[in-house]
Amino acid sequence: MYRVSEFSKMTGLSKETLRYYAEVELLEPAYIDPKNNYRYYDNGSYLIAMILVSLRKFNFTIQEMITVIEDESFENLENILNQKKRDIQKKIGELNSTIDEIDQFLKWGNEEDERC
Amino acid sequence: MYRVSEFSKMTGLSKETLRYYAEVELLEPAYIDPKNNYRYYDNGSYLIAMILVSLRKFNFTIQEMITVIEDESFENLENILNQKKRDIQKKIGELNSTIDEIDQFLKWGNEEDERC
DNA sequence: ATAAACCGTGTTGTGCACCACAGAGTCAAA
DNA sequence: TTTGACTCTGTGGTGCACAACACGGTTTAT
Repeated sequence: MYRVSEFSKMTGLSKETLRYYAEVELLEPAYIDPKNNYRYYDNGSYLIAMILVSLRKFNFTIQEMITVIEDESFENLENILNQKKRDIQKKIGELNSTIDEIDQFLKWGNEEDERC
Repeated sequence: MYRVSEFSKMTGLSKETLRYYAEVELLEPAYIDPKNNYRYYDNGSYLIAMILVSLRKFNFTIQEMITVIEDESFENLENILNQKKRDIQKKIGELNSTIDEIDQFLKWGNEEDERC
């Protein structure tokens, strides 16, 4: 059983983040000492935390991470990750469109210059 | 001279947005009636507003838009837009990396499955 | 026993770009 | 002149994911 400080170092998640994750019921401590409210994490918590660290890198929101974790068997994880990939690809498409629009704008500006 | 409601319809910027843009000195009304503080916009305002609408599409922040507008001759606009393009391309690169990481994660998950 | 290091709760703040609302004054058309 | 549509200011709220306090209790090492 690890206390927050140690668990924070193990996982790379700050104490505040851990507290926040407990608050939103994303990563709840394995045990809370009722007499001082100290939060204790175990190796099971560690595995979950490692997954969360990955999901965070993948730009998952808290709500999305909760969805993943609630599904304890992780049956849908693959589907969710594939969906996330599609979201990212869509985003990439939008950014490419933005670049096109900027090019259009630049082109229009240059044509105006020529007319002057 | 147009009052906010009309100017809002002309530009597609909401009244609140126009008020906000005036507040942050991004798009200041051409004239403010001192006796009732009514804000009046003119055709010069309209041209600026049209540029802002474009910049907003290009994901410019308010601060970036202020930088553009402060340079009244728009001498640096082309440079700024090209810089913005590079920023977007960098972002696209990051998103592609994220996709790669998700693929790694999925691959790792499947290998785990096989071992079970 | 004492001091340093740790832990909890509650609250406020952060950044961004607005949106929403209340209350009061103002203008334009009939 | 009345009425409805318009305008102003000031203030608070939004969403996200924490960070940063203050204050007080607890644990651990010496």
